[in-house]
Amino acid sequence: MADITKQKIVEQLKEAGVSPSEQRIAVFSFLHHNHIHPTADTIYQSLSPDYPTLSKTTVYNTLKLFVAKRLIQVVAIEDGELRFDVNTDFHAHFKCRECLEVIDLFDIPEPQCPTETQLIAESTQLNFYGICDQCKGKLEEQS
Amino acid sequence: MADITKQKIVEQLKEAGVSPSEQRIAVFSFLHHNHIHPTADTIYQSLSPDYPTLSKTTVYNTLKLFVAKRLIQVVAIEDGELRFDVNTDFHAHFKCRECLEVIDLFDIPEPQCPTETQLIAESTQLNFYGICDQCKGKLEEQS
DNA sequence: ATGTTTATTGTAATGATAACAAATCTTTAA
DNA sequence: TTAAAGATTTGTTATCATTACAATAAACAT
Repeated sequence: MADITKQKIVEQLKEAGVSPSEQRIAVFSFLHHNHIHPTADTIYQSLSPDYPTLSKTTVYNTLKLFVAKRLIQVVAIEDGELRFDVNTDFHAHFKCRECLEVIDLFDIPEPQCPTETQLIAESTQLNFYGICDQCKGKLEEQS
Repeated sequence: MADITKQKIVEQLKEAGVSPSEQRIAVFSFLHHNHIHPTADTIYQSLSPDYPTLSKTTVYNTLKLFVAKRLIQVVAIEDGELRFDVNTDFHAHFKCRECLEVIDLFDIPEPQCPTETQLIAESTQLNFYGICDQCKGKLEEQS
């Protein structure tokens, strides 16, 4: 997971019916190599140096396409910033209110929508909000 | 819960250390009587006829204050629209992708953040996305 | 009453995303 | 090979929710 070849990236895109343009490869690669749940802007800022002609609109279009093709997942953990995750399997997230980082939590079972409700859940998001150990330490130091 | 007197509203505000102005009473009342997880705009639009001088900024300020005083809860279920809930106890939400309504699910236990992670969760949001029974029926009719 | 704090208001600024149309690249078929 | 058609990218502009800010108004305390 940590390292994935460009070949694999291209393969995955093709399998999903997405023609592998330079830009799309770049965005998908970035997501594969940086499991930081980046926003569209973070992706754009990070790729810009290597792809000077890249446009922000392309990043938005590409991410929307990837989501539609189920190549990636939206993480709606905070209003006003859509984040993206290459791991489309269910897992929970924790957002630290100090460092603002989003941490993966893989060991929590997926909660199920009660069947009596007649609601058909297609996806599930479980988000925790709080403070991480590091930041808690720093805050206690200060006071 | 369905019906709450103005007196109770005023009491609750005072208890939380919020001086009960007309506008604050109106917003808190609206939330108490309309468990629809409204956005700031919905609240503003709904109250405007009765409070013609009400400003949108006041609605935003008031909601922010209520959240800070833990009188209400933010429901971050979709990017670009903050929703608000007078029920501050944990419960899950279901958003239908057709009618866009947000439905409460009270019977799901609150998932716990594993203690090994050293993360201290202060709040938890569990959101399901899918289609409700009514909308599913309508869609099937059409095809 | 008068000065001080608090709340409300309207306008303007911000920032993320989407719409749109023009430009470029790719593919297809003659 | 080349020209048309289709897909992709780009830059600009528009939109929409939210916030910042400064001025007004109301409530409170001396």
